[in-house]
Amino acid sequence: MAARQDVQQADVPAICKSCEARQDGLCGAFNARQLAELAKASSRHEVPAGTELPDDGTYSNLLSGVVKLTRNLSDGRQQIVGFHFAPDFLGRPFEAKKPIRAEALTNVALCSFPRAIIDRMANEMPELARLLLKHTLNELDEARDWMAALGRKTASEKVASFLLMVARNTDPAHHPASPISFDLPLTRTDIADFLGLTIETVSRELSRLRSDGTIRIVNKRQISLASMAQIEERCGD
Amino acid sequence: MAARQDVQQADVPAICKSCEARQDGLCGAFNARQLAELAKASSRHEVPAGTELPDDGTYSNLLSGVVKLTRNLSDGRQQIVGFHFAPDFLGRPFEAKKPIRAEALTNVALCSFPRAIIDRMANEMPELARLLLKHTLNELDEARDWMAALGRKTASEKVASFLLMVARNTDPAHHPASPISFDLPLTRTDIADFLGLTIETVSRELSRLRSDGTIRIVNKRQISLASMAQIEERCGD
DNA sequence: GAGTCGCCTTGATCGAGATCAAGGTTTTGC
DNA sequence: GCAAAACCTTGATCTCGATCAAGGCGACTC
Repeated sequence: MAARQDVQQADVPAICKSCEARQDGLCGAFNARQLAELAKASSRHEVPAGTELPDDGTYSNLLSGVVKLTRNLSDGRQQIVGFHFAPDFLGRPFEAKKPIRAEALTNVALCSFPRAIIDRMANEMPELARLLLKHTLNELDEARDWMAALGRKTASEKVASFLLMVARNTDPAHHPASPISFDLPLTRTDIADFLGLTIETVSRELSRLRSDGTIRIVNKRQISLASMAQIEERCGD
Repeated sequence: MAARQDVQQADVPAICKSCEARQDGLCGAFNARQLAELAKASSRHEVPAGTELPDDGTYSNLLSGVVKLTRNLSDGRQQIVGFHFAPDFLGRPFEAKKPIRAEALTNVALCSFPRAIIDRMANEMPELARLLLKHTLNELDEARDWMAALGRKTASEKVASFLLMVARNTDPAHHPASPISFDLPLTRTDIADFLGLTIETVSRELSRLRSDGTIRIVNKRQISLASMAQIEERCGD
């Protein structure tokens, strides 16, 4: 675990140009003085797909890539309880009662800061505290949305909802009526573990959506949709 | 809807003696000056079982009773995405993308404050902001826990997990080896909507646990367990 | 007390999705 | 390029939980 590789290139300051430039994730919230302080304490990492991201007392901006969060039952059954897509913000303060593991699904670039610094800044800066709270509430909404899917949707609605989620994260501003194509950053096993299904069912439902004409399977990992609206109809909500 | 009844008794100040006395929920966090300010702006309500609690721009301490949170699919399928047991803290800032409804399952007593006051206090008082964040993270952990149950547990594991949850909320400090009995504040329909099952399956699994000797069904709404540990074994995690 | 209504239980049957099995395709390593 | 491994698809069959159906029990009304 934790095969993190430091990639401290001289020309990329630690709280990285990418962070500052994007003004998204958490970094847009800081002023110049704070960015300077963070720069000293932060570091940029790149980790290959499959790496577990240990809870090492940091927060990170996810600059690129996709991360999954999983909960396991004692006999090995696995449930994916969330994803992080760039430019999300990762890491959590306070101890969780039951462990949740984070793992990179694709190659991932992170910019991490010690939690203590952010926590101190949040004390001085109510907007930052609000932002953290808002962020957490969004995660909560998403989790509850997927609870409804897990508990009450059929297999084909689950698969459609999943595709819609990935499409939205690929291009949040996409026009609902125009076609879109995207890579699935997950194996069929991961999709199944997210949707509470088996890989066979996921495969069958994807094939069904293809023969319907709802999706085109360019290759195993790349999907294209005629429109977001069309897949949305099949989500059940 | 929203048949809230104000119960402003002269001898119960609005930020109520019960709140102050308990030092739990959110109220333990405030100092005397803040409590005085809150007292002016807050009010105590009691609502009967079955009432919907509208999102009216307040936070509330739940003094007694149980509240369910639900998400509905377009065709009426329902999923319960969370419960609040006394002395939880209810209400959320920021707008949710998809609506979640809150409904009293039992008669409920609430002490509510306008959100604006709490938000202002959170700005002045980082510990309060932290407390709100911690609270939200706990809800997130719980939601993720139930995602794992919904996606990967069998019907009997789900029912066992549910009973354990109610038992724990009834008496958080209960010794794991000693017997415990408690009321189910839910109908079979609600249990089913929480666990992603049908009422028939819930009923059958309860009957099965009874004939196992794991539980005793005193009456439809009252259960007793030989021990928490015994039911814990059947939860799959 | 009889009737009605809401809620729960139990039995019989059905079906969506799991499991078992086989083969195909893509990736990786030499 | 070839072999091995990993991943994916499709078919056949099975099973868990859903659905359909009937009846029980308690609370409330008249």
